[in-house]
Amino acid sequence: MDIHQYQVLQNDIKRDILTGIFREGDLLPSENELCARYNVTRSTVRKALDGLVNDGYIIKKQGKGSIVYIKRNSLGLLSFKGFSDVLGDDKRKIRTIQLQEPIIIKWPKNYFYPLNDQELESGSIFLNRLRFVDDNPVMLEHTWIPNIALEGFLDGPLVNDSLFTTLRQKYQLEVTNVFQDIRAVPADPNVAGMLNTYPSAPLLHVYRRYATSRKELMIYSSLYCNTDKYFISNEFD
Amino acid sequence: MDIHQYQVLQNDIKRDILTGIFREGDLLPSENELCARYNVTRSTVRKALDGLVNDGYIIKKQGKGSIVYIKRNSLGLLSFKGFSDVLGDDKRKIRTIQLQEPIIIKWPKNYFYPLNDQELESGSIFLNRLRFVDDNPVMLEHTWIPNIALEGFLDGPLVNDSLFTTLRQKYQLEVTNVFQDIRAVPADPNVAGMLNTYPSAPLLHVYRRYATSRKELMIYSSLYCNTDKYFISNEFD
DNA sequence: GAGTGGTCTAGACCACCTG
DNA sequence: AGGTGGTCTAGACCACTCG
Repeated sequence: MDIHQYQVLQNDIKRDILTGIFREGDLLPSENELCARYNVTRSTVRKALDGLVNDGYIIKKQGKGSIVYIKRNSLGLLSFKGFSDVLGDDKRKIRTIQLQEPIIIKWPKNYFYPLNDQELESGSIFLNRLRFVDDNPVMLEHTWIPNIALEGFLDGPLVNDSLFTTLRQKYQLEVTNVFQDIRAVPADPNVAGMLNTYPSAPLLHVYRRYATSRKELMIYSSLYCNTDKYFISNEFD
Repeated sequence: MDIHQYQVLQNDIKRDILTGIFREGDLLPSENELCARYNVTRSTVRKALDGLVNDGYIIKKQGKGSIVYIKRNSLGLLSFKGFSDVLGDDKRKIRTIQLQEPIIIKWPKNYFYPLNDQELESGSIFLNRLRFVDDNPVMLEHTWIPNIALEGFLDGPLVNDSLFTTLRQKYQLEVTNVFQDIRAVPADPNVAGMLNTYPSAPLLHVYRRYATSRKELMIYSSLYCNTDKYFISNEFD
């Protein structure tokens, strides 16, 4: 299991981008410069950079250089867009409140995804949150996290009001993938009230299953969105 | 606008795969063999093959060769799922009909995405299609394709009833990315009729922008989905 | 015009697979 | 052992950007 020279170079640059030594918009050293520093030929440097382009760390411009450009991450997952944003790009103010304190509960019966025995036994941490964009309530989100090796989750608040940030910082857990099933449904009266719309108004209903860096840990969400004023945006690649 | 040697090689192989000269599981000629045939060096051949790996046409095995392997389609862009499928995995029968013959039209005023001058000048090829799952009409899709270097598009039918297959086979165009904006809207009476539901029923409305391997060519769609019986599924990674 | 990335040549040695 | 893809060297010329 050798480490190749292009991997060394690639890892060095990746580290420098992730630790902020190179920042978004910065130019990397030129290919010739990197050849000299690492004492390799240009095709080795180019192979390393090709990988970084592919992984979305940089883009290259002929005649200009290699530019640090951290790809808009997989979080097209949860971004909102006002109608006007389709043209412009002004920022939205996003806020999340917890409708109840996180608690540990048994899984609901007939859960929307089949669960394995370990998940069923351990119960789930349940979050009940409402998200606002520009002070309009737009998303009601119920989240269930299998209570597996997440000691102390209920002991403190969410870091930055964010579940994913909390999982990253307290448990070194990354969300690696998302599967979602999307429908349009009529609002039931309760949900309509919370999302500030009328009963039977069309709402987006999304079931989400997040895969994480811990293979056996999936996170489940069910969310209702009022898309009257805002789109939900997804970007793949 | 030169054509590079690696592109020639790439296109030749792509064509031979798409037309069935090379079939799934076949071994391509070895890199050295291709060097000899095309009178280029190995790094040119490898650059060509790297592209084919990236586009999902082949996989490579050290010591073995390059194997034709057409990647399972670009994921959940357009997959449906019945409620029962959340558990099982029985196949749905999918059918698409064209509500009108493809035509070349001017772009609608106030188009939902801003267009550049070249797109505006060239007009667009317009498709108006209705998709069925298990004989239920579930998706009404309007597609606009800038009429740029797509000679003969209207001359024949879609290959396999599929726009993407047509673009791939006739123009070597790959869809590389999708951006979508999703809302829930009440059905207007016309659309409701076509999707076999009632006026003001909640429908999914999706604006899609597809990026392709030809950088300046984007494809635009607006689609309405009746998600009464079927989900829309997305999978990222 | 100087510097950048894009393409390409003509070699070399290695790791891996198969007969 | 012979052939395959994987890595790498040491050059060359071109197209593009920018001061």
